[in-house]
Amino acid sequence: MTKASATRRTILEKAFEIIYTKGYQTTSIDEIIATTKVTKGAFYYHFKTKDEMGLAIINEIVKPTMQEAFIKPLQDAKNPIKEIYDMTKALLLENPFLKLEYGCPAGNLTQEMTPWNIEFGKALSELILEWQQTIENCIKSAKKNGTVRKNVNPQQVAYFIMSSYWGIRNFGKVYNSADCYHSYLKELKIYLNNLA
Amino acid sequence: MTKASATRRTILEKAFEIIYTKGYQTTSIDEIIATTKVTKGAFYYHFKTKDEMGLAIINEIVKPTMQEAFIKPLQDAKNPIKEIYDMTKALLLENPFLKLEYGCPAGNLTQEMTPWNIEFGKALSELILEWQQTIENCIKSAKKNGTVRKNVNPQQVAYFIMSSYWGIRNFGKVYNSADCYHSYLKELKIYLNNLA
DNA sequence: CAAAAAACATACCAATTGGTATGTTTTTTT
DNA sequence: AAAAAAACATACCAATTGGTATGTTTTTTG
Repeated sequence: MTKASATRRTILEKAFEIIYTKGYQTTSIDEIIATTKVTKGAFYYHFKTKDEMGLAIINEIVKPTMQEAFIKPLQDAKNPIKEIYDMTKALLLENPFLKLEYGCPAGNLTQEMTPWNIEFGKALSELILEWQQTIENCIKSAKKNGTVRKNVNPQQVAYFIMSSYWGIRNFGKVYNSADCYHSYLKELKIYLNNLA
Repeated sequence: MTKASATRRTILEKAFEIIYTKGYQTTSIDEIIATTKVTKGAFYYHFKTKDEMGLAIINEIVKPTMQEAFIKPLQDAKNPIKEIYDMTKALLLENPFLKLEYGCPAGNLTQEMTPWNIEFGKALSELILEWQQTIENCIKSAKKNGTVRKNVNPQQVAYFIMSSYWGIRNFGKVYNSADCYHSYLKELKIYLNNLA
């Protein structure tokens, strides 16, 4: 990695962290360059606008991280139902990247940006669609190998799992306690077992 | 209603609408007074700060509206399972107050404000707790009248229902289509029926 | 009706915002 | 090593932000 691309990378990573904790709107460029110790000139050399940086964060930070955490564990899953549960549990209780009080990065950005920024919305919906399709395929293969009933609708199940995950992260935020995660996981397990 | 309290009410209602569509941070006081045609003097006569107005919106607009839409339908429910489904369906597809592309007002505010504004977090968590307890009680009474199995855990179910609702509203936002609501509702029905 | 308080109006302000103009330094290419 | 391009640094700027100081008008009260 060249020095220049390291600078760029630093900006994206630090900016992501601030945005994850405070939101996109409330994170100013001045704050980003202060914490990264990169000057304004350098910042605007790498990114034409703040939104260009925001999109780069989605595509270069959030997307790969999500693919690692959400998608890879579900590909070629031998026991899809178990894998979905384990993944969710890992995301809620073990992933060091995600913090209880700050919710889901993709979920946060979706809620904040979607209504008024088309480009963000597009980048995020692509990312989410990928996750959705992974879960759907997971259920489909579970139907094939017999671990899930034939009359289960993969799309519906995917929506149900994903929404409940997004939602419970919001609860984690308000209550600022992992208790609700444990409750949620118990019920998720029951729900998933009922698919068999 | 006196003229003064009407002014106050107008500010709260219009401000709520803007905040619901754009978020709290991005809504400026200048924009609020422009759309309400209330002067800055009048605004700051009724509210000491922007945050005081924000809290008033939660307590005087969001809270009563939520109580009407989320809580009242579930109190003294004869068939709790059915009522929960009907309420959710009404919220997603029929409620004129809630718009597809803007998500759930309480959910939006929670996600935006909770990590950095304690007072907002407190006001919102009270509101959410009330909703949660209503659903829990609903399940409890369903257990009593035999429409729900004895081994069902009301708290877990409440979390599961509420999170999935919050989450699916986020999907409505990204995809900007009611399709996911229909899919979600079908799966919700299956889930609820499995509680019997 | 007069005084006092409540309600509203106008003009301003310091701080912060995203962004630019114009440099200097570092790296790469020839 | 010289020229050119890439990478970074500094100083600035107009617009917007939440908020205030100082009014005037309207309503209520004695």
